[in-house]
Amino acid sequence: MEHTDTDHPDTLLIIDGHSMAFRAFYALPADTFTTTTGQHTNAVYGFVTMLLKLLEMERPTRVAVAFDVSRHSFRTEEYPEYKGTRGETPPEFIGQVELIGEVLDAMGIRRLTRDGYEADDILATLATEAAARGWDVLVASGDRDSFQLISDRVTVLYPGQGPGDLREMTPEAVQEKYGLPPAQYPELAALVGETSDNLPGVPGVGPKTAAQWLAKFGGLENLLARADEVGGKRGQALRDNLEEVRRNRRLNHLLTDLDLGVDVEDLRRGPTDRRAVEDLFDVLEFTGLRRRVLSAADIGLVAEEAAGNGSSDAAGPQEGDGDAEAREDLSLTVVGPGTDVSEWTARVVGPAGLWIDGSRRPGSGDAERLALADGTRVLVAETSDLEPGQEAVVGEFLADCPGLVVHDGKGTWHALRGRGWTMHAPAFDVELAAYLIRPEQRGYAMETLVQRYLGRAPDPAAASDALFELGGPAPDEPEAPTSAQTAAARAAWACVELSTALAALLEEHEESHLMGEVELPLQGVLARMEDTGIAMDPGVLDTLRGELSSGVERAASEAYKAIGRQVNLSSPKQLQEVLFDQLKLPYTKKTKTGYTTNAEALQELWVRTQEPFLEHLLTHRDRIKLLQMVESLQAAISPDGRIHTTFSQVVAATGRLASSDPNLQNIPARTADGRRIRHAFVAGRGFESLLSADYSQIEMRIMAHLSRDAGLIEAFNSGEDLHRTMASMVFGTPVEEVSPDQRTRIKATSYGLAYGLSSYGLSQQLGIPVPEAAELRERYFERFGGVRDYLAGLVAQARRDGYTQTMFHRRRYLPDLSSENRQRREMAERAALNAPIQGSAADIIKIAMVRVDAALREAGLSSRLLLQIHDELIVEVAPGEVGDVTRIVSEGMASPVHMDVPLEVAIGVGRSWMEAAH
DNA sequence: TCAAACCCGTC
DNA sequence: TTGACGGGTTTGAC
Repeated sequence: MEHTDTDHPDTLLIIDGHSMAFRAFYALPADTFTTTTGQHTNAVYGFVTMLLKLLEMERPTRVAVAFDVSRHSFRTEEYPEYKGTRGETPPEFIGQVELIGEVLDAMGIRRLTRDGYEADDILATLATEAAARGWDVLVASGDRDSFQLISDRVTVLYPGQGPGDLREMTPEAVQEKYGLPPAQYPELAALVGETSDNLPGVPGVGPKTAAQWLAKFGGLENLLARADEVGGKRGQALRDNLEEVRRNRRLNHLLTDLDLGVDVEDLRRGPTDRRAVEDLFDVLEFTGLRRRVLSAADIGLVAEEAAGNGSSDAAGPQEGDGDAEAREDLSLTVVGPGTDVSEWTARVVGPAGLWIDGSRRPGSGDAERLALADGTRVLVAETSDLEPGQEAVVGEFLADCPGLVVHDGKGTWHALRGRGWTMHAPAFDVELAAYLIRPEQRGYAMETLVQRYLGRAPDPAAASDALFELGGPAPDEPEAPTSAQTAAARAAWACVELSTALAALLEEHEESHLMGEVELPLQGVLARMEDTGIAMDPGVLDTLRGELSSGVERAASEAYKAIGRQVNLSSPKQLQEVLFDQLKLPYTKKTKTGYTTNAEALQELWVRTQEPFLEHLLTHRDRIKLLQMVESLQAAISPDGRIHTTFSQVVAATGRLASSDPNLQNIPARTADGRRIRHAFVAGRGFESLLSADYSQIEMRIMAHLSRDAGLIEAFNSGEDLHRTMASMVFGTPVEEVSPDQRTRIKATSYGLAYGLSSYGLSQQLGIPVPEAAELRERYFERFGGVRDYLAGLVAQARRDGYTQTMFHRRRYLPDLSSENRQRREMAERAALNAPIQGSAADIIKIAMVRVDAALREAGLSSRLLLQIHDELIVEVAPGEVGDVTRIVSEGMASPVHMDVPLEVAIGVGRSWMEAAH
C-alpha cells in the first residue's frame, strides 16, 4: 500500500534536538515556565511548539530528532578546545532535554544518537540519504555548519530572533546572505571562524571579505595555495593563520556516511501514546499544547494506521482534516465588469482581512488595489476599474464591517480616504499586534510576519501557502489574476490567519487590553491627527529663513577669515585638520576615526583657548541647523497650508510614538532663537488658538509611584518645587536656603538615574570630579533608598523574565541582558531601567489621547487634537471652545489609574505654539 | 547608490 | 561611561 506519490514526494524532517532545545531555552523566559515542583519547562515548551508547527505546516512523512551523546566527539579528539568556550549548562536547562525525549517517545517520534559523533553528523547522514532518494528534507538546526547540507532538496530551518521564528535557508537564501553556494559555506566559516565552537578565524576577516576571496580564487584550496598573492594586512593575517583555517575546515566538515543502524524508510512516526501524553503533560503542567499534540497524532504516521482505513495513500494536503476540506472551498474572485460584489460581501461572516496597494501617506493616500478575504474566499479589485455600483458596495462594506482585520490600519485608512472611502475601526491590526509582542524588532512587513508567525516562506512559489491551493480564479471568472492581484489576495488572506495566531500571543502576554483599549483606538485618533495636520504661517518661516541664511553666511566668512582658507564647516574630517593640525589646538575626546568636534567639546576648547575660529564655527553650526529645519518645514507644507506628519506607532521599543516626514517632535524649544520656529505653528482658518497641555515631570512621578519611595512621594506632595525640595532633603538645608547649584545637581541626578547614568556620566554632566559625583549619588540614595531598590529590582526582574513591563503590561524584551559582551550587556541594563518608566509614561499619554479625542467628539466640539510630543498634546481650538477644551483635556489627561503621586498637567493657550507653551 | 560615522534637535 | 527617537551632511566603498 505504501508508496511515494509523485506529486507529493516524501518529506523527512530532522531536528537537532539539543541545539533547538537550547535556542528555545533562551527564547523563552525560564521563570514563567516553571511547574509547581520547580522544574523549568521553557525549553520543552518552546521545542514542542516548534515541533508541532513544523508537523502541522510541513506534514512530513518521516521524522527524527538527533541528540549529542556527550560533549566528546571525534572533533574534541583532534582539537580539545573545540566548543571549549561553552560555559556550564544553566541550571534551569538541566533535565529539560530528558523531558523532551519523553515527549518524543510519547509522540512516537524516533530519537537518534551516535557515540563519538555529534547530532550534526547524524543530520548530515540522514539528509544525504533521503535526498538521494529524491525526498524533500527539512533540517531544523541552530548550528550554521548544517548550511553545507542545503540543496534543491534540502532546506535548513535556522532559528531567527524570536521564539518559534525559523528562517528557511535555501540555496538562494544562502547565496543572498553570504554570496556563495551552500556547499562552499564551510569554507567561509573556516576563514571567519566560529566563536560558539571556539574556532578562531583569520583576524579582521568577516563574511564579506571571506566571500570575496573565495570568489576571486575559486575556493578555499586555491586561496590557501596562493595566499601570498593576497595583499594588505588581511593577506598577512591569512598567511599567519593557514593552519587554523585548515583545522577549522576539517572540523566543520560533517560526516555523511555514519552507520546509524536505521534506514530513512524506517523513520515513520509510530502511534501516539495518548495515555503517556496525558501523564507527561500533567507533570509539565501544559494545557493548551496537549490538545495540539493529540490532534497532530496522525501526521507522519504509517499510512495504514493514519485514518483507520487503508485508502489514504493518495494523502498529502487533501487528507481528511478540517483545514484541507476548507481549502477546497477557497475561491478567488477578481472583480471585473458586471461582477456582483454585493453577492460576495453579503456572505462575509466573521473577520474580514483587508489589504490595500497604493500610497498610504497622510493627506495624499490612494487605494489603487484592494483585497478582501474572509475565512474561505478572497475578492480582489482594481479600484479605478470599479463600476459606480461596485464602488458603492465596497464603500458601504468598508464603512460598516465591524470585523476588519488589517495590517497598518492607519496607512490603510489614509489610502482609502484618498478614494473618498471611510473605514470602520478595525477589529484587529496584525502589525500593531506584532509590535506589542516584540516591540524591539525592526520591521513588521507583511512578508516578515507571515514567515515569523505562520512559518511560511514569503516566496510566492511556496507551495505550502493555502492561496496556491486556490488554483486561480473560480471557473466562472473570465480573468486570471495578475501577480500583483495574487500578492494582494495573499496579504488579505494572511491578515486573517495572522490575527488568530497573534491574538493568542497577546493573550499569553496579557497585552490584549493594551491592544484593544489603547493601541487600536489610538490608531484611529492618530489617523485623524495626521489627516488634519497643523497650520503653518509661511511669513514667519520666510522671515526666519532670511535671517538665518545671512547669519550662516556671515559666520562662515568670519570663520574662513580666522583661518585664512575655506573649508567645509560641516565636515568633521576637515574640521579636525583645521583644529588639530593647522591651529594646533589641544586634542578633544577620541572618536572612532579621530577627535570629536561636537558642540560641547568646541565650547570647552573655546573657553580654554579663546580661538576666534571656534566661536564662528559654533555660530555657523547653530544657524545652519536651524536654517535646515526651517527649509525642511517649508518644503513639507501641503497645498492646504498645513503640515501632515506621520506618527509611527510601531517603531519605538519603549512604546513611545515617533514622528517623521517631517519630524515634529524635535522642533527647537530650549534656546530662545530656536523657539522662534514655534511661532510658525499656528491655529488654522476657522480656528481660534492652539492649546498646549503637558505633563509636569511625568517620569519622576511614575518613578515615585512605582518605587513607593516615601521621601520622593513626600517631595511631590509638598507642592513646592520638586528639585529644590529634594535638594533640601538630600543636603539637609531648609528649602529656602537651597542653592541653585544644589538644585541643579539633584535634578541631574534624578533624571540620570532613570537612564542608568554612572558616576562618571554624572561628573561629566555637572562638571565635577568623579568622586564628588559618586558621593552625590550616595547621598541621594541614602535619602531615597526606595528608588535605589526599585531600580535594582527592575534589572533583576528583567534578567529573570527576559523582558520588562510597564504599568499597562507593555513588554520589552532585552536579550542582551545575558550577552557575553560587556558593552551590550550594560546597554541592555540601562534600557531595562528606562523602559518601564518611559514606557509607562507612553501608556498614560496614549490613553489620554484616546480619552481626549473621544470626549471632544462626544461633546460635539470642532476642536481637535493635532500633535503629541511625548508628554505634550497640542489641540487646535475652535472659536468659543477654550473653556470646554481646557476642561476635557485636563480630565482626559488625569491618570487612568490611582497613583501615589497625582499627575499634574500644565495648560497654555495662544495664537501660535510658541505662545501656547509656557 | 548605499551604509557608516558624526552631529544635533526633541522629550 | 545617561534612555528613546528622526534626520542632516560627509565620506568612502561599491
